[in-house]
Amino acid sequence: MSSKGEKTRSDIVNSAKALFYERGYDGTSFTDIVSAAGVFRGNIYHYFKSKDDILGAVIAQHLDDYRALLAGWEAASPDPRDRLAAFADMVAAQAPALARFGCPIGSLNTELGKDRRDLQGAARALFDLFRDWLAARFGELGRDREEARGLALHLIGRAQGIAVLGHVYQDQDLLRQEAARLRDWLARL
Amino acid sequence: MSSKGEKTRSDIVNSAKALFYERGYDGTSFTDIVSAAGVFRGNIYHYFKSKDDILGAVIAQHLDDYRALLAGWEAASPDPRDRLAAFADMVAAQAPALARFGCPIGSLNTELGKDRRDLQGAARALFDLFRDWLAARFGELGRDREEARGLALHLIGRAQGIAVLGHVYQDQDLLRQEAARLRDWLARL
DNA sequence: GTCTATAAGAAGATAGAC
DNA sequence: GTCTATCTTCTTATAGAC
Repeated sequence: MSSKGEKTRSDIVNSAKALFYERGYDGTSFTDIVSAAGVFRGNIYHYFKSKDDILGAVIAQHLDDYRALLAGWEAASPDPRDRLAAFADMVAAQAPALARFGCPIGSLNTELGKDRRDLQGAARALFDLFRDWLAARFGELGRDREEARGLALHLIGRAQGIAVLGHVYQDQDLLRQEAARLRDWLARL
Repeated sequence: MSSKGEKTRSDIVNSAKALFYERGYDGTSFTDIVSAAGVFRGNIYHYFKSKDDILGAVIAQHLDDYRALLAGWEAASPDPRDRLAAFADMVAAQAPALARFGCPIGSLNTELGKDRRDLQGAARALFDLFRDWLAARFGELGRDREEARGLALHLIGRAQGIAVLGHVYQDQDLLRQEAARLRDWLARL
């Protein structure tokens, strides 16, 4: 595939990624995507065979992005406590976007889980990514496999709840207060 | 308004309430609603002026339902700890529906918060209802006004996070485990 | 690989007979 | 208040010239 084709394709994916987050999957039309990406209507079908296919590419892009984020946290400190704290700090750092649009991963799964369970199966991989990474950190803290997994899921759930709350009330301060509570809980473990 | 008209209207509202929960607001069509309610297509416009108008009635019905639920919890025990425990127990009791469709209140707010912020303002009243009721219970436990409100929001956030987690993984056991953790947290307060 | 035109269907909403 | 027929708009998707 040519370099220009690659760029057009990634323009489409990145525009769709932002729009799916801001307006939801069903709330985003092809017109929205082509306008944002600066490509022509029917042209999308040269790169993707359907809207669902675009979502698959968007999820893959999210996975790449979050893998890079996690790698950055690992590079920043070898201490598992620092790495877990980075997760809680992300909630506070993302407060503006969370208040406006909710969690990119959680809100996508919530939408797809309603009536597109086939697609939600793919989106769930984003939860799996964080669950496995967090479980590995709890393992480094001496927890056994099952307990580490339980703590990882609990931590993800806490973050999801904070994101829902902050989105419903569109309140960045609330997000930061709850993120601080989460840091405290992690510090006491 | 006649008795028959009242029944037709409430049939539409209750069908829409169930469908909006199971398929989402945008994912539910007029065809879905009239089929479930057993009324005729254009007939809906005799009772509601738009789809958004139906949602308003659905939210009002939810408010009525949850006010009755809270009144039942108050009638069951005068102890604020029992009443708070009833909230955590609801999460476990609703595990099957939560695993399939998520939280009726949370998923509705998450969907509307994306691109229908006007409607989300109305749906937020459902969060307010629980927040104020829970804050009153924490007040009964001796917490001052601001702290009681913060604890109430925290508790709602915890429940929302559990619901998202259980919905994403469609796992009733996970919902019950996390509900037990929530009960423990309440008992230690 | 780029761009225009349009098909095919589903959506919300309306008109009007009964 | 019930029921049928239809309008308009928007959606995803396709055909085909360049």
